[in-house]
Order: sequence, then C-alpha cells, then structure tokens
Amino acid sequence: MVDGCQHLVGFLDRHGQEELLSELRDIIEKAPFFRPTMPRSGRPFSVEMTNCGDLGWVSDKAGGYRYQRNHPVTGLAWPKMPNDLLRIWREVANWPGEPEACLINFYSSSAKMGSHVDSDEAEPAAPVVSISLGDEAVFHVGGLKRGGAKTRFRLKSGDVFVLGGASRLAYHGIDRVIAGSSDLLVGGGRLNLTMRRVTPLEY
DNA sequence: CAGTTACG
DNA sequence: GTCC
Repeated sequence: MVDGCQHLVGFLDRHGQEELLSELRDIIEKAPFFRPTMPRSGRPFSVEMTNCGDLGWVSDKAGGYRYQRNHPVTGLAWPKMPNDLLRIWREVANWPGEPEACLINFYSSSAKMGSHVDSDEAEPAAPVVSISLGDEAVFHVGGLKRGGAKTRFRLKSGDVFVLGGASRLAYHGIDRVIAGSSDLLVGGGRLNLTMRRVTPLEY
C-alpha cells in the first residue's frame, strides 16, 4: 500500500447518517439509480449508481467512462450537492476548491467493486472523499500498480475516508458487503458517496 | 468446489 | 474480461 495520506478521517454519528440519508432520498427521487455498463464489453456493473453536483460519473459501452452534466436516463441535470456534503468536504479534503461531483453507489449484498484507480478526473491533486452508509464492506487499497500488496479493512456506516496524496491514484475496491451488519438502510445494502473535484481550479 | 487479481 |  502507498504510505501515508490515506486515512479514516471521521465518523458521522447515527443522527448525522440519518440526516444524510434523508437528503439522499430526495436526490434519488430526482435522479434514480441506473446501472452502468463496461466500456468495451457492455457488461453491467454489480453496483447501481447516481450522482449529485454539477458533474456526474457515468459509463456505458458506447461512451466509456466519463463525467457529464446530465443523468444518462432522464437527461436531467444532476441534483444539487447538499450542504451537509459540502461541509464534510471542507472539513476533511484539505484542498482549496469545492467538489464538483458526488458519485452515489448502491451495493446490494452481492455487489462488488473490482480493483481500479479513479483516473477520470483532470485534477488528481484533489482527494476523493468517501462516506459509507448501511452495511459494512471489506475494502482494499493497494499500490500504484495492479497486483501489489493490498491492505484490507472494513468500512462501516458513518465512516468518512479520504483517498488523497500518494494514495489518490492507488488501486482500491470492495471485496464484499457484510449482509445484515447495519440496520440503517431498510432492506439492507450499502451506500457509498464519493465526492470529487473533476476539473482544475481556475484563477 | 470456490476462488480465481496478474495485466495486457 | 475484471467494476469510480
């Protein structure tokens, strides 16, 4: 694993988690979950996704991985980023700009995320700030190349985690979700929010 | 039979 | 083909 710069940096208490969840319900109503597909194969992801903020991450066979301003199914602009999320970013990102995108991933109990690097952002100096809600998941972080040693740990509901500095471009993924490990989400599963700065600051 | 991971 |  890449040294340093990659931390569990905070925790939202149950009340904070529920408040965030209620904001997310509004977002998901306006921007329903969609299931992205892989660029070349068209294979569906096991997670479902949506976004809030000015930009959202999407993927499909035709267009590949990208950020865009509108929902791929409804065509509408993404819902606004809630103030709760902006506050968390300002507290933990340690970076002089606002997040442009918050990717919202829903993991059912069988969903996984293969090891990958977040590299579709033109501003990799900005961290990715992750918030976990609902069931716990086994997360791994490796190094800058695939196949190196990985560190594994559990992300639990309320955890605020930053991939920044040297670890910003580290391989990472979700090995599995621990079904029944949280009662926050009715019906179970895990939500992961990742705030990102996509474009460099202008000045 | 489950896990398979390295890397195009 | 293996996943923001």
